[in-house]
Amino acid sequence: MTTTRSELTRNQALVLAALAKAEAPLSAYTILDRLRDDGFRAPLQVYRALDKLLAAGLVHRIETLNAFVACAHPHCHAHGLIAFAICEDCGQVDEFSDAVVRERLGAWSADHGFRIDKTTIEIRGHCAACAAA
Amino acid sequence: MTTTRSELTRNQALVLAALAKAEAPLSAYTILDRLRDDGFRAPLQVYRALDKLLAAGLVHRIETLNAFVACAHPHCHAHGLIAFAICEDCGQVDEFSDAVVRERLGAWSADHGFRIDKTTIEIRGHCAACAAA
DNA sequence: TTTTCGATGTAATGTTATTACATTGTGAAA
DNA sequence: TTTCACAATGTAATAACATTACATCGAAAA
Repeated sequence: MTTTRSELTRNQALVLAALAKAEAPLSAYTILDRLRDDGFRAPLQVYRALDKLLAAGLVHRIETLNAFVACAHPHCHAHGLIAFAICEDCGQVDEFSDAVVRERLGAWSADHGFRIDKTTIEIRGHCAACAAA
Repeated sequence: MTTTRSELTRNQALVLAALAKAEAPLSAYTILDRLRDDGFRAPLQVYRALDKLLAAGLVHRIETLNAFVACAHPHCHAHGLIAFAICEDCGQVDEFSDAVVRERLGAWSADHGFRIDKTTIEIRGHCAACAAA
């Protein structure tokens, strides 16, 4: 019998916790540095944990930053398409979903016979607080 | 008097030509390798040319690939938002624009007081030809 | 002519990610 | 219980992507 969902391992839990308490996306090497005291020694320990967390939907990769964030809505699994708004100043990431955007991109793909595996939407700019300052 | 638009330098022209004749995005180091015979020796020569070409809108960076493509529509300058559909098999990139998507992301941003600097949309999947095979 | 400024050349370094291989722990099958 | 299989881990080395620093060159402006 296969389990659909397993507990996190120690390393996975540590990486997830590091991301959860960060206020901005962290690079794999920054995570590594923050987990030295917990016994982390090599990048692969971080990347392996991230692979699992990404597959589980508990973490997202921000492509334009080569960095990672904890999922803001870890409970609502499988919301089709996620967009990220990333502040250049404070680094804060806002995660949202838009059905119309998903529908439009899906329509384009259907029209062109393109089969979608994964969609990345990242908006770089300035959040309200930082734009005001 | 300042010129709004200047001719490309030799290095810029070589990099653009390398991208234009490629059938898929090229990494900076792949471009470097392909331009060895033209006298290129170091990564910086490629990155400097790419910076200018990106600024001029003649080249796009594909964030999910850490690679670059020549713009498919170099004449229509400043089409607000571009999306890319990238085939995992053949590497081909299809570049398109959708006013509704742009409007929706703009609306979200306006609602949240977020000022957009740059938007990245990349769809990874399989093109019609490769999906059929 | 001299100054200035953008482009270039080269080396070194920094950052991000993967490959390779040995070891350990845990649960299922014998 | 022993053995087997497999996932997770530890460690080192290397590959892939990108930038910093500094010297030089050449064309156009003063």
